[in-house]
Amino acid sequence: MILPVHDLVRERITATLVRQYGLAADALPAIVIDYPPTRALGDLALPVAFELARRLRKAPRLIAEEIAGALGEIPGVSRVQATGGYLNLFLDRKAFLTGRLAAGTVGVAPRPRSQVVKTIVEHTAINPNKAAHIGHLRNSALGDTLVRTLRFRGVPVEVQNYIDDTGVQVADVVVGFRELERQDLAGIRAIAGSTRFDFYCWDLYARVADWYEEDKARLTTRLETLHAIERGGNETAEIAAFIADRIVRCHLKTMARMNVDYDLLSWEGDILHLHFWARTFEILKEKGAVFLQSEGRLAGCWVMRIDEEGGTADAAEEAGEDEDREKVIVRSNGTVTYVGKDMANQFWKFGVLGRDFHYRVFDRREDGTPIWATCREEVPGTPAHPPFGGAGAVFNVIDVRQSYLQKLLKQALVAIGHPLEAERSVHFSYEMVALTHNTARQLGYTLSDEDAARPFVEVSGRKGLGVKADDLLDVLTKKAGEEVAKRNPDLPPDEARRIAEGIAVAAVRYFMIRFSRGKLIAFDIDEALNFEGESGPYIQYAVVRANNIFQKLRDREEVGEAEFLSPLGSTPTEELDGGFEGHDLWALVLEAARLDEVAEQAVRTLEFSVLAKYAFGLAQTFNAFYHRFPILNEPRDDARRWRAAAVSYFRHQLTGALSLMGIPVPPRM
RNA sequence: GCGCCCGUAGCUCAGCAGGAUAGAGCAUCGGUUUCCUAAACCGGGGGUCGCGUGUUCGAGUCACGCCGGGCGCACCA
Repeated sequence: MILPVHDLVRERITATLVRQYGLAADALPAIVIDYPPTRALGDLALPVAFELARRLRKAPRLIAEEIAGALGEIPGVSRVQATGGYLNLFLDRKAFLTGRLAAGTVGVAPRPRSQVVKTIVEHTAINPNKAAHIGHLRNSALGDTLVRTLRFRGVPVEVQNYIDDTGVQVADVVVGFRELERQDLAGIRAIAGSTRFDFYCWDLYARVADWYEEDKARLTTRLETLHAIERGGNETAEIAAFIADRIVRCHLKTMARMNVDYDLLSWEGDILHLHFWARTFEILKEKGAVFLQSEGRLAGCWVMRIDEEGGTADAAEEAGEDEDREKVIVRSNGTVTYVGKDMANQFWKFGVLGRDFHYRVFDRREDGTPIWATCREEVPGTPAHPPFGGAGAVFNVIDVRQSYLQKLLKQALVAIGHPLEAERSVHFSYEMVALTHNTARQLGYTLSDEDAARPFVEVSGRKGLGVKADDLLDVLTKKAGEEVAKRNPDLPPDEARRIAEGIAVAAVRYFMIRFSRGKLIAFDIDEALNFEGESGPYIQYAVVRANNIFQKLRDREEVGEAEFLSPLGSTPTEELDGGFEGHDLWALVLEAARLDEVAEQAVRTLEFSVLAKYAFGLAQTFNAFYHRFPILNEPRDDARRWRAAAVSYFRHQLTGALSLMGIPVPPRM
């Protein structure tokens, strides 16, 4: 953990600048802390002297030297050196490493200034009408990593998965069962009980799309079905409810394979039946956030005015584009649009709706703890539930195409007098997952000319084109299983299987996190199957090797880790100080210490590729170290003890980095 | 038309709040295993950071303008 050191250094530098140059503490430039290119130059680099050169009318070199001279002792810092204008600090290596080891598994100190408001993260939110695909995996991998990293930073998080059980996608599958397959509820139940239901619906959904395509008049069936579902109290609604329930259970199983979990499933149908929308509409009207348009093409609709940043209202009026700046919330036929329902949900999340759901236990995890779901009325015998909703901050993990609507949610919050909530209403957006030409062909898809002209092929549920999440995990698990069996022929099959599953999770989750979220991923099955180089399994392998050293230490020398490391206080430090063969050992320790800094940066910038790259880079650093510096076979006692200490800290930190990404560490690989 | 995102090695991508010599993986060429797991390690070749102007002691990073590509701007969800 390096951030406490950063904080202390910043504090001391600030105090020194105030004292030395009479500068006001609040008028100082931000104190940037970097890392020098090599450990020989130092451990922390501060370019603050460059920043002050103009103001103090002095050469940076001189300022750096003055600060170095005036800084005085800083606990944990052994030496300060001005180099070419930089202020370079050297840490007390022994104190640092023994201190980190003593801190043990605690490590999760929330920063004092981090806001500890209750935070809701909504992610996954797959239409409950067919199997999850790789695009959904990007959503849940990003969302779950956000959740884990926030919790690591000490933020209390509630994870929600929104279920759109009353939308057209569910209606389409209902249409498929009724019109194409002539099934009633009993028949559908039988199918659900005897097939991979989410896979079955995947194919059926594609067939329904074709069926509509053949005769557009058939779309009226969809509309009628949708209305019947919204009304409730009929068999159509019962069928829809059954399908949604079953598919959601499939999705939860798929996500559990990925180590993705939820606190609450919030159902759109409940929002409607509990009249959250009616209440939302009242609030919007009271606050004047919506109005009834009386003329033009939107006559008869309740609309919200849209503030466009970067353009003035005058300019819009001059251009005669007034109507383009209004978003329909309630249609002229009185029904609410998707945005309206989303507003109701968002208001509830922030606790500004003045209503709440009832709750039921939807399912139980392996450990017996309940997964909660919203419901319409009290269910007798339900145990006490945690307080849901009422958050101070909300992250909605949704792809970038929803940016416009997410912006409207923020504006609605402002419009009803909640600017603070609007500010803390964050759209955590990301680009889509497409397929490479190669992978699309492998799936048996023939490329159209239009497809061939582009560098990738878009996933399409309507065409049934895509890689199902479970299929992908199965293929990866099989491949990993072969590799495990090859390397560990003595392993019992079920244990090999468990290990393979963990490797598959690492492969997928790392792949989904490693790219910037604003980057479109062209998914390639062959690339995903590669466990070498920059991959999740590579990182796992590094930890497994590190763990193996301590395992061997126990097996061969019958000495435990703690016992082996206990004499460090009186062990000569030449090895640690770089006196024997350079600074590689210390470099590993310092890099391992940066986990908290990287987690902080990831949350601040909402960019989790930095976490992935950090973990990979740290694994690389270790692998190189492992190759060069033997531990069990090292004859010099002091050298092997310090090396073991570094590896101990390293594995603790990299295990932590992996756990932020939801990736387990296998016992063997 | 307006808004947002992307453009860095042959390919796929990192590059943090501007900071020391622009990095990784893949591909390619060459090397390493009586030694804690070769899912590893070491080395070679490969760059006008889309173009231009500006700000700065310093720009891949910031600002503005272009060029190229993607997405969004429904009484769909």
